[in-house]
Amino acid sequence: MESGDDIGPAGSGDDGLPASRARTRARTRAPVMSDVGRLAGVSHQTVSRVINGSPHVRPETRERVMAAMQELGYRPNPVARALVTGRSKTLGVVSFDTTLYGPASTLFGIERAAHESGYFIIVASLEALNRSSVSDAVERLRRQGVEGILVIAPHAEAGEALLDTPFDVPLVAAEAGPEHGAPVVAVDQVAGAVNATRHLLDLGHRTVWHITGPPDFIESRQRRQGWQATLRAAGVEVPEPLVGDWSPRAGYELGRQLSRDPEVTAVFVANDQMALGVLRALHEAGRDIPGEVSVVGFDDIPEAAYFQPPLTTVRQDFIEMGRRSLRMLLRTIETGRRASTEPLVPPELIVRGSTGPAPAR
Amino acid sequence: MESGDDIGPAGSGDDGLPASRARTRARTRAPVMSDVGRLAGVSHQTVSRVINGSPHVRPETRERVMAAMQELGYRPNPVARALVTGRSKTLGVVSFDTTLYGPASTLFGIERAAHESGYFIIVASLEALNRSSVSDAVERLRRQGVEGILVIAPHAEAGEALLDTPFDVPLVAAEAGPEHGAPVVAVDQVAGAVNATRHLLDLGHRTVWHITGPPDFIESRQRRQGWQATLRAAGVEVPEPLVGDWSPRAGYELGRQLSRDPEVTAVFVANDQMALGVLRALHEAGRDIPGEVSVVGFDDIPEAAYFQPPLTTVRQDFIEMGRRSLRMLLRTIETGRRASTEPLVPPELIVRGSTGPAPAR
DNA sequence: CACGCCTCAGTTAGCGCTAACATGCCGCGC
DNA sequence: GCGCGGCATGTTAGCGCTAACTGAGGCGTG
Repeated sequence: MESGDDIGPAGSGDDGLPASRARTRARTRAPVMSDVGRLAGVSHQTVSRVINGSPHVRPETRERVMAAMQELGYRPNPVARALVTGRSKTLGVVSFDTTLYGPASTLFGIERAAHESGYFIIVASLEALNRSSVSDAVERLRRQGVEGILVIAPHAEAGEALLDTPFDVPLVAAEAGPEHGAPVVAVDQVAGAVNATRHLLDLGHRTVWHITGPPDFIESRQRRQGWQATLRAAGVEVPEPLVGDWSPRAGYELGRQLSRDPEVTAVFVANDQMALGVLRALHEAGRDIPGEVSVVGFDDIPEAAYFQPPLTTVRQDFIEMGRRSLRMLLRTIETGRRASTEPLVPPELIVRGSTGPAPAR
Repeated sequence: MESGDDIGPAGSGDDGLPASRARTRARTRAPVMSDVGRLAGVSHQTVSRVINGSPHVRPETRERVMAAMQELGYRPNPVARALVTGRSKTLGVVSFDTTLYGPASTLFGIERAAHESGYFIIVASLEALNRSSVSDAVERLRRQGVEGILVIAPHAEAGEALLDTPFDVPLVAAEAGPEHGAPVVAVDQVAGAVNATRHLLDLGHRTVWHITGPPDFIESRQRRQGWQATLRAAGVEVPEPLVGDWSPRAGYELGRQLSRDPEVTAVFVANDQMALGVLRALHEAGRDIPGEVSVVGFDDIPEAAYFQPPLTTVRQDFIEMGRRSLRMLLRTIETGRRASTEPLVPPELIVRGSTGPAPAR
């Protein structure tokens, strides 16, 4: 791009050539199509043809137009184009707390994929996780004229909110339960929990305790379900699960409870942050990991490999999730009808140092 | 144009009542201002007045118009409005790796603040951290018609790229060094490093070792500078700093090096993730924390309080950073000229269990 | 009672672009 | 020689909205 240098504040001199106009008008009005046309000696429509790559333009004319655009530092006005074509080339993403690793990574994957497809992403983050705030965000994005909406909705109520969602806007949900109106892209939480639990049982543990996330998160429910099903299938006792809130603090508090019970030799924690708290509580209680107690987390946050001991956990490929959901949204936009739900993305068990054979009794 | 109802596949019958059209056209063309006007028995301009809260509308008329909007499910077309007003109510954010806690939180703060001010945020994340990719992202956002741009630019080269940036778009840099063309909002990294280092010296440590971030990050440089200046001022030896890359892995590797040197009793690590690696390395080497070695991190990520031991660190208020930079950008847009750089946001030392008095020698 | 002025509404003219049609020109076949 | 079709371009008409003017009616003022 050559235009970089003709916009700066320094270019004051008038060297007589029309080229200097780009400089002097720096803070004037931006050039429009007909300005380009005038300079190139063609109509604005021909300029439009050049921009949109119409085949019916003589190469020579095309050259002249390009030169004129260059000279004026012309850039097409996307708003005007969007008005007439009805396509804004923007997509909306509704997300809760993009500070967390999961949503942040998903958003990142979405953005990357969108960029590759020539779309822009408008984010609307939620103040609170409830039905009306989701509908609200969706509504705001529609008002803004997005072509489609992606909802990162790990929360049950958020998922329900999608039912209120008007059908005239393409919409895809990521990380939501399968029970709602919109097509869903998600990681197979149940499978992840099954793998984690099975891993612990395979190590010889009599049964596996569980710390869940907040009950209104779909992921919490599904992980719990996978854990419970696995224990049932194995015909072992299903201990009462402890309910956390995803925070390391909750993990710590609940970990202290568990550490008092000598029966507890294996814990499946619903996310890595809580698992961190559990590790700490067990450590403080003098319980050896994995000698006396084994711990499995969920997510595989970048820190997990450096916990003490390194955390065995279930990896979710959030970036891939983002890409997939974007692809699905684009498909929905193109075909004009809601796509069906995609196959679940399989998670992967990453075995590290926080799990080991059950202690001899 | 009356063509609204001859577009849909279903709209064949003429049912006479305008009211019922709202239903039948559900999946047809979206209603526009004149549809509302017609239904309410006023001109489209009066509808516009109602929407924009003009005082010169009789309450009764206003009522009728509102009712008509309601009935048709009318929503104003933001694109058309943007075209005529020249204001898109969107801002662009350029950011590198929004997967990391810092940028993610800053983005979150920005988005919140933008929402409060009635703006939307378009994100453009960077593939790579270099000059051209930043200019590129800025360019893309301009093309999209944003009113202003916020660059989260912790990287030196990214900061330099701002120099290439055209002056005709309001632009604010967050987390950048002060040396560039754009106004900057940032946390006082030097002060943070000084506090951390001073804290360790005050505990009686002879000197303080340092693990830096990648040298091309401004934050790395400033933290290193604050650390070095403090040691110099105290008249103590300045050990050669070790260079990391922000990752826990790097912290671990470098921590292992440090753990071999019995002289090392205090380490200031440039971020919490690397500090985690250091804790682990020291632990494996059998060095007691904080008995034998004290460790201080930087950032205060949510996990830090649950490391073993809980990490003493320097807290940066990323959300506040986001808010401030957004405020500054809006000011720039309103006043039409680039604001001057804001005073630095002071960080806060959070003392936890990873630091203690120097061991007796 | 004429005049000015305010209130409330309507009419008109774009914003910058694309889509659809119109036009002039060329070469071709009969 | 003349019509005909395709190419390269111009002209016109909007997209849905706001801004700016226009106009009708009501009311206070000298």
